Amino acid sequence: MAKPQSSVRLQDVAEEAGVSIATASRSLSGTAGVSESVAERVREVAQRMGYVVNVHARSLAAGTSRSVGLVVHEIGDPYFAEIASGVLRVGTREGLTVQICHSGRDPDRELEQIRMLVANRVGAIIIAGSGFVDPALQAAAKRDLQAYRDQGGRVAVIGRHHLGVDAVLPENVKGGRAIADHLIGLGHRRIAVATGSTALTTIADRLAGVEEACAEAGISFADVPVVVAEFTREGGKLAAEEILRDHPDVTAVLSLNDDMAIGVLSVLRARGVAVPERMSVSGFDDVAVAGDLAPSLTTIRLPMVTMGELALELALKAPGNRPRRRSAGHELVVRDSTAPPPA
Amino acid sequence: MAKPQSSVRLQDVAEEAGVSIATASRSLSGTAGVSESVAERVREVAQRMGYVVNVHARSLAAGTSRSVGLVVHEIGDPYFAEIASGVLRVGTREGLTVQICHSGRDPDRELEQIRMLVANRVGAIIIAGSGFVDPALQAAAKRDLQAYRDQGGRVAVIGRHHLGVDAVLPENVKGGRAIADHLIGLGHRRIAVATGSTALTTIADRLAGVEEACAEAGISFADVPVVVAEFTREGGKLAAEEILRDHPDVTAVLSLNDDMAIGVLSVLRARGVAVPERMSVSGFDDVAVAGDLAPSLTTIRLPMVTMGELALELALKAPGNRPRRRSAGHELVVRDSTAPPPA
DNA sequence: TTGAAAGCGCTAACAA
DNA sequence: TTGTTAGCGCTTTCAA
Repeated sequence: MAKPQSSVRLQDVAEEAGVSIATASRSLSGTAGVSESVAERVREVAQRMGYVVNVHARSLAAGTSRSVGLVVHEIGDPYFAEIASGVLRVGTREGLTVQICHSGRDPDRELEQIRMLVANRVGAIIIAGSGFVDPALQAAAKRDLQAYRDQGGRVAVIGRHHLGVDAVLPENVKGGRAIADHLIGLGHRRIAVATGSTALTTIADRLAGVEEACAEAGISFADVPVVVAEFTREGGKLAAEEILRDHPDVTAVLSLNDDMAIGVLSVLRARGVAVPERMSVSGFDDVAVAGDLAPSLTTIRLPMVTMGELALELALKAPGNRPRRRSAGHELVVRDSTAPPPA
Repeated sequence: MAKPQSSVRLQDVAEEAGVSIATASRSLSGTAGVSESVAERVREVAQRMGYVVNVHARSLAAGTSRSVGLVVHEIGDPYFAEIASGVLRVGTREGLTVQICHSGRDPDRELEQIRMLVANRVGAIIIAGSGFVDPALQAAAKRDLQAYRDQGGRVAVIGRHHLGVDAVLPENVKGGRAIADHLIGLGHRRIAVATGSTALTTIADRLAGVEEACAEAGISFADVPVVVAEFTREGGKLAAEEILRDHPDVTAVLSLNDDMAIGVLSVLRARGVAVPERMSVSGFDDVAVAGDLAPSLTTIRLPMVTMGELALELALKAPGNRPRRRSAGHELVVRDSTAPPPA
């Protein structure tokens, strides 16, 4: 791609300003030890000549880089888009470039993207995609990240990973418990769960919370239909159809993310199943649109933007001896999609 | 940030493999002129030693870089998130790193981000945020981009800009006309428009389409209430309240993006105004959730993901003599939020 | 087919 | 406070 022909170099600026290249460098990078008058003049000349530092040259010489990498499953997914927004916010504030890559929920792709970021010598890597329940799937990534950290790279993850690094932990278990408690508290006993692949820790944890709540309420979890589909709107639709067909006595669908819940709502509406009168529906995440659906969605709010901000801040902080953990909190948001079961 | 201590260098690989650094370089970057047996051995050694090329060194030496920059208003906005998804898709396919930055609908911030990307010597820059009606606002950006292109950089924009570069053009005017035609065709005569700042070309164009349609239908555009607010859900709420208060005879709210329409729907629902029986509501963009709202939203579909893909493909193509334009198409999607006005 | 060596543009010792 | 200079790790002539 681009073959940046000779543009203005530091050399040229230095000559034009009548100073050495070192002085020019200091003036422009704001290093101390240059008289203000000279620095001022150099900056002026640079500006006039349209000088733009070559980040590659700088990074190579200085051995440091002002950039970070962010790995998400899919940036088009609002959950990750909001996390990215948080990361970008802090990044901009700190004058960092942010490289974003897709892993597509595929460990191999994830590894590939991590290698790419390492090759780019980013200063930090944030992994926002969910971890996998099976540690073996990310073993290679773990090795690479360890090597990266040994060389001074910073790493932070969002969610539960087996990567041994700083982490921002969404309260998936607590949230799962809270939303299940909410439904149970309303009087529901026949609850179905709509979920994505339980190979992901995010999902496994949410499900574990639900199971805990059921156990406490004396509901046998073995009898709770857990319908697995894509963790998307489309998956939610399929799950809803399966639930209506195979479990007609169910009075509440507990969906493990908002996206699936939206799909569930859509099918119920199409089938003329009244929400929440006949069927309650709940989500998880509280994506921006959740409050504006009809009926508005009862869900667990996860502070995605904040999680993104926290993750980058964590990564930027001097590394400690042991992995740090930041809990991101959660909040049960009760809206119109849940109510007591029909009498 | 990260101070990558001596990691494995090409040098080390070369020594270990017993070849010169030049041969090692050729073997790893797939340049012709190395016997396959040697190349194979070098690759093996590199793999074993965990060698990762230093992109900065490579870019500096080769004068080219495998990365592109994407400027959006805000990645948390689904419109831009979907565009980004398209860009990332093509980027990944082509083995390119993608840097994403926020401009926040602010020309100064946009300029700053462009400079950052230029400093990073990205091979291409995609500007996805809307242009401004006033060319002066982007004059500085235009200069910088021109210099960037003179040095071999590629640029493509999404939307109408005064930047003189390759562009993917959403059919904003046609779309505006189509959605207005739809409402007029249903029999609406008292239509209110909910919109963001008309300083943006995206919005100005959509509005122009609406005006055309009105003119053709013999509706005096001067009598059409055009309510300006933030181009967000929140802005939609404010606009809806103003419309209900000041223009009680209106039978349809034509919102210039889906986000505002969602806010409008939310207020109407809260006020007990029946949609579409008493009031029709339309959006623009067809973000993923539009079809799953209640009532589902009649809107203009813009192929955001495709637009992102097209933009990067356009930028990657060898530059022509004159700016190229790609129309991205649009589609009127009629759903449940629009109907004939009350009798 | 291979190797030697000259940079790419910049930073950071070290000297003055 | 300023300047000189040795690299940073790689690609790419040019010569062998």
